[in-house]
Formats: sequence, structure tokens, C-alpha cells
Amino acid sequence: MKVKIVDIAKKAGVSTGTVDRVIHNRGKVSKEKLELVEKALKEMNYEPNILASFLASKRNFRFAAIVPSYTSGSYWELACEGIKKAAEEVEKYNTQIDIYYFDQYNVATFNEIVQQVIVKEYDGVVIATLFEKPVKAFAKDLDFNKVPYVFIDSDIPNQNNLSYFGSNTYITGKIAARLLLESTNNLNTIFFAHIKFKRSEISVQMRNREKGFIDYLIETDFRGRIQHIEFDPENAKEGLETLTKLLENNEYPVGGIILNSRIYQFADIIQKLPENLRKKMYLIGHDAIPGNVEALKNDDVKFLLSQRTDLQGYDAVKALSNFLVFKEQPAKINYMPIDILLKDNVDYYYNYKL
Amino acid sequence: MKVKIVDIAKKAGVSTGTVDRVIHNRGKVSKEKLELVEKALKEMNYEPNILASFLASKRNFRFAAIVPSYTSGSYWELACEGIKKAAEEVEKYNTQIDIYYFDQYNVATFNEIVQQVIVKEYDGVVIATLFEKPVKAFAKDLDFNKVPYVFIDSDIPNQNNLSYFGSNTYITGKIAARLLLESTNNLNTIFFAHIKFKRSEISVQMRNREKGFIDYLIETDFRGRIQHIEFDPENAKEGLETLTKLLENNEYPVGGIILNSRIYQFADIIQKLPENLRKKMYLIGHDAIPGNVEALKNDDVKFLLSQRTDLQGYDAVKALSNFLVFKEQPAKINYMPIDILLKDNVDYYYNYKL
DNA sequence: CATATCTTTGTGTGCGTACACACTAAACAA
DNA sequence: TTGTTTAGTGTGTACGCACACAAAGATATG
Repeated sequence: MKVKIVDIAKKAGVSTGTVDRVIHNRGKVSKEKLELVEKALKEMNYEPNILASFLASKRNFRFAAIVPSYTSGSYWELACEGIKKAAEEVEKYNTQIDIYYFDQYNVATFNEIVQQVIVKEYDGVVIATLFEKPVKAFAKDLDFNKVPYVFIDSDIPNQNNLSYFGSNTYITGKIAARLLLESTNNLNTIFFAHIKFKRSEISVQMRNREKGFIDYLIETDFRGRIQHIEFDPENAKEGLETLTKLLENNEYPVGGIILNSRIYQFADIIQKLPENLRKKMYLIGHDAIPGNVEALKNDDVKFLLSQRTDLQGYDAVKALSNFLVFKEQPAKINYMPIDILLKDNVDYYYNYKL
Repeated sequence: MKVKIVDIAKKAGVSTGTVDRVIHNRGKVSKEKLELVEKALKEMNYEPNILASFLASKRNFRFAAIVPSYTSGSYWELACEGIKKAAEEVEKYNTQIDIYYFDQYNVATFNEIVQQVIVKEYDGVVIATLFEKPVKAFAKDLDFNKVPYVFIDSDIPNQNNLSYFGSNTYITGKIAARLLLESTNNLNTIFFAHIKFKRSEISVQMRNREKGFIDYLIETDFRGRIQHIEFDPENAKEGLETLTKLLENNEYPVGGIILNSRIYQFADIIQKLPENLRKKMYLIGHDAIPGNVEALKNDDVKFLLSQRTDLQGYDAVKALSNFLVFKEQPAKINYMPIDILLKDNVDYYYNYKL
């Protein structure tokens, strides 16, 4: 039988009210009784019944999640799925989550959302940290109001965030390079394919990946050529010409990497290339979004480096909930596993549900 | 405000007792009232408060988990960690889990455990399906008593298990072969290292991996040599001699695969080989147990193919709990993701906690 | 010494549900 | 008629805890 408050009260020779005051540090307890109760608590190894506690307290939490808006099949859709899944699960702890979307190519929209969220006085916040400075400012405000917040996407050091969930994109870049070099004989040319998308977007994540990639090449003393090629999805002519030249002038395979999550768009573009040239390319991309998975299965892409994006969102919400409900302190930095996906194992990756 | 039973009762013009009888199908309700209540239930979109329900019901579940006994740092230790982790989490639902250990090289010990478990009349059982026939017999008994059970390790088709959590070892074998061939130039010799361990253990899992591996070689028209080498950890002389000959007679790299989870033992054995020969080997192993991870980091092993073994145990317990507590029906077959681990990403794999 | 004030302690109610039990009315048997 | 059974229904208590409130005791004030 589990020890309950009445048991403690009996043992300490006090009423349940006094025990309650001790447990919750509500004060108004004499020194002697306080000691008696604390002793009983320890000796009987009391652990509160969370269910009963929650039922009685009528507590309820409201969280806000601030993430980029997304189109179907894109990276951020995955993260949101995780958040929504977690939202379902914490419903039983009287916890509600509102998701706010900002335009990831427009800081103003982020700041606007932040204002809205501040007004609403949430009990916890999940923030996708795409805009470092505004996030820092927001964090200060949250600190002041003692509202716990969790970062996802990329970490911002020296903040008082409860926790961070994301991936080490630098290492991911290194692994990309290693896989590319090791799995391709006589690779002497590597190109970075950059697909124009709205404003020129070079995110922290992309920069890190590139740095990791390049560092690996330096470490292993790579002597081949490295080239950057720009593609405009609307008008891919120019890029295709550059690429064609590159492939034609090379008797060996050519490696290609795309630093953002949209290698599937590149796969679409290169459909126009003749078979023999296409087969000379060894492409590595990032993130298991539907389009990329398809490209992987079609053998257009050789490897996808991924992380459980959905878990980022899921874990972030759960961390907040567990912290507030169960007072569990999460690790401050949580890197997701770096997953290597081939045509062969991608189904099992995708198949595994939260 | 959430709808509660009294609200339903009021709306339907009956007492809470009647609503309760309808909700739980306890019968003894007239047709008219039943319809009234059901209508109210639907219209008000009633969802029970799990916390209150659990508190009131004083329900408590007892699960048994039947797994192989293990030594520290071995495969089954991981699975048990998952089970224990899940056990902690479901404690709040008044659920207790007893873990039973059998000797995986001795069917009799399994049958003995089964008898013990049957007597204790558990509410749910997790079974590591190493011994197919006895498991089937046990499953029949559980079916008869309407006790839900979940398989882990390998699936046994055509059983009434609630669910299965495990990995597709055939595909894992294929991927092993692909990685080995693609990441090694001029590979023309592959050996299967088999380390003797107690009785000759060739598990279903190992057979599957081998089949997948060989099938890939056939598919890709591999023309090299394939050899099986036996190693006795007590007396590795003979095996080492064979291996030495193999390496010396070969100017190209040699691939090696270990089908069970103990490639770290092989890594120990080959420490006796001269550096130049050791470096000629490209080894692939299975499962991220501590010894293997170390071997991976030491560059003795090139790839580890893994699955979240701990998740198998964790998910199995959670599936039982969610089924009984929340009436959630899990998928019947759940393959774990097939994880590819390199020296570079293994830390992030291991680091990620349940 | 009576009264006011403050501190400490105990009691009671409610959270939403489950379930035992009591009660009613109708049907049936003796 | 009376007692017994049975289907249908409502009531009350308990689950373990939180919290408002009442009570009691201690101290201060005039």
C-alpha cells in the first residue's frame, strides 16, 4: 500500500492540513511540528499521488509554441506534428497548447507573434530559434516573468532556457562529407547545389552543415574541386548548363550536397539531364520530408541525413509539461540522433510513430 | 469547461449512476434511458477524465516481462533498461511490472518461468520470443484467459498478440552488405566471423541477417570470396591463423561481418594481429552495446547497425499500459528504425535518452 | 482582565469518477 | 394477499489530495 498524507499525519501526530502545509512550503507551521512531519515524510518515503493531486488542484497550464509557418510536406510540418502529438498527450494534465506561426523570411512577423504571446501570459513557451536577437529579447521577458521556455531548431548559448532540443548540424555536415567520400570511388569533384527560395536564405543550420562538410574535407586532405552552383527553380537553365559542363568534363563520379531540406527540388530539376550524366552524381541531402524520401527511393539521392524533427517538437512540449507537472528537470542540451537514411532503411524510419 | 458525468446526467434527465452504467456497459438500463444517455454523450462530446477515473477505480495492473538474463553491457540489458524506464512511467497508473529472466540457451528455464507467470495471473505480459514453440503454447493460454501480450525481439506470425516491437533483421543484413560493398574499394573477400559462445547459438535474428546479407551479394552479383571463420574466445589461435592467411594473401581490403551483437569480442581477438593486417579489415557489427560502441570509436569497427533495443522494451510496456488504461489499440507490427552508426554519430545516438 | 490580533492547527468540502448499496415498481409464485 | 424475485434507477461514499475556512492557542493592547 502506498503511503498517503493521512498516514504521514497519523505518524507525526498532526492533521493532514499541517502535512499539506509542510509539503507545499505554505509556512505557518511551528518548528516542532515541521520537524515531526519532515521526519515522517522521510521515514515513510512519501511520494504524492500525482493523479489525485492534479484532480484536487484544478491546475491547468497553457503553452505557446512559436514556429515558422509551413507548406505541406516541408520541414516544419514535421516539427508541428510532434508538437500536436504531445499536445494530445498532455491534455490529460489540463494542458492546452496554442501554436503560433511566423514567416521565417520576415522578422517582423516573429516580433508580432511574440507580442501576442506576451500578452496572453502563457505558463510555458516553445520557441523555434530562427531569429537569434528577437529570441534573446523575448527570453529576457520570459525570465522576468519566470515563465519556462524551451528552444528548438538551433541552440542559443547563455540563455536561461529550460532546455534545448535540436541537432548538431556541424557534425551532420561532417558525416555527409565522410559518407560521400567513402562511398564513392575516385571522387574528385563536389558541388554545393543551392536552390533559390524567396529571399536568400542561409540559415544557421545550413552554415553549420557547410562548415562541418568543409572541415572534413580539409581533415582528410581532399584535393578535388569544390564548386557552388545556384539554381532557380523557376528558371533552371543557367544552373543546369553549369552542372552539365561539370559532369561532361569529368570521367569520375561527382558528389553533390544540398544544405537545406529541399533536395527534392533539385532532384526535380535534374530530371532534365540525360540519364548517363545523372547517374554520375552522388547526392546527399538533409531531412526526411516526403519529397526527399521519394527522391531517395528513386535513387536520385544516395543518402539523407536526418534527425527526428517531429521528436524535437514533441520532446520540447513534453519537457515543459514534465517540468511543470512533475517537477522533472530536463537536460539543458539535447541533441537528436543523427540518422543516416538509405533507400533501404527509410521505410522503417518513417514507419516508426511517436 | 469540460463535460462531466453530472452534466450528461442532467441533460439526459437521469442519475449519474445510470450514465455510469451506460458508459461502462454494465447493463440494467432501460432502452429509453439508454438512448437518452447515449444521445447526450454524443451531443456533449463527453470524454472521461482519466485522472479521476483512475483515482476512483482503484484499478491496478500487474505486468510480467519475460526476457533473457544478461550480463552487464550485453544486448538484453538495453531492452531491460527500456522496460524499467517504462515501468517508472506507468507507476502513476498503479501499474507494476515484474521482470522474469530465463536462460536463452536453455528452453527449460523459459518454460519454468512461464509456469510461474501463469500462476500469478498477470494483467499483461511482454515476451521475448526466442523460443517459438513454447511461446506459442504460452500464447494460447494467455488467449484463453484474455490476457493481452506483446512480443519483442522477433515476430511470430498468426498469433493473437496485441502487438510486436522489433526490427527487420533481414533488411538489416541487406544494408550491412550494401554499406560494406559501397564503402570499400575493390572488396573481393568477405568473411563471417563467428564467435563461439556457450552452446552453439544461431538465433532467428542471426539467420535473417545472414540471409539479407547474402541476398544482397547475389542481387549485386558479387563475385568475390565468402568465408566463415570460427573463433573461440578462450583459444583464438586457430581462427586467427585462418584470418591471417586470408589477409596476407589479399592485396585488397577484406570485409568482415559478425551476425550477433558481440563484435567487440572479435575486436578484442584481432588486437593480436599486426597493425597492417588489422587495417585491411572493414568490419560491420550489430547493436549499440557499450563494447561495440567502444570498438566503433577505436576504428576497429566501421559501421554498427542498430535498432533502439531499449525502445523495444519501452514501447512494449507502454503499449500494454495504453491499451489497458486508455483503450488505445497499437499497431500489430512495429519495426524499429534501422540505425546506421558511425564513429561520428554514435555519441548522439547513445546520448539521446528515452 | 477583557479584547483584539496574530499564529498555529484542525476540519470540511470538492475535484470527477467508480461502485456498492438502497430503493422502487412490476412481475410472479405461493 | 403476502412474500420473493428482478429489472431499473438513484444515492452515498471513497479515491488522495488541495485549499478555504473555522477553531484554538498564543501574544499583545488598552
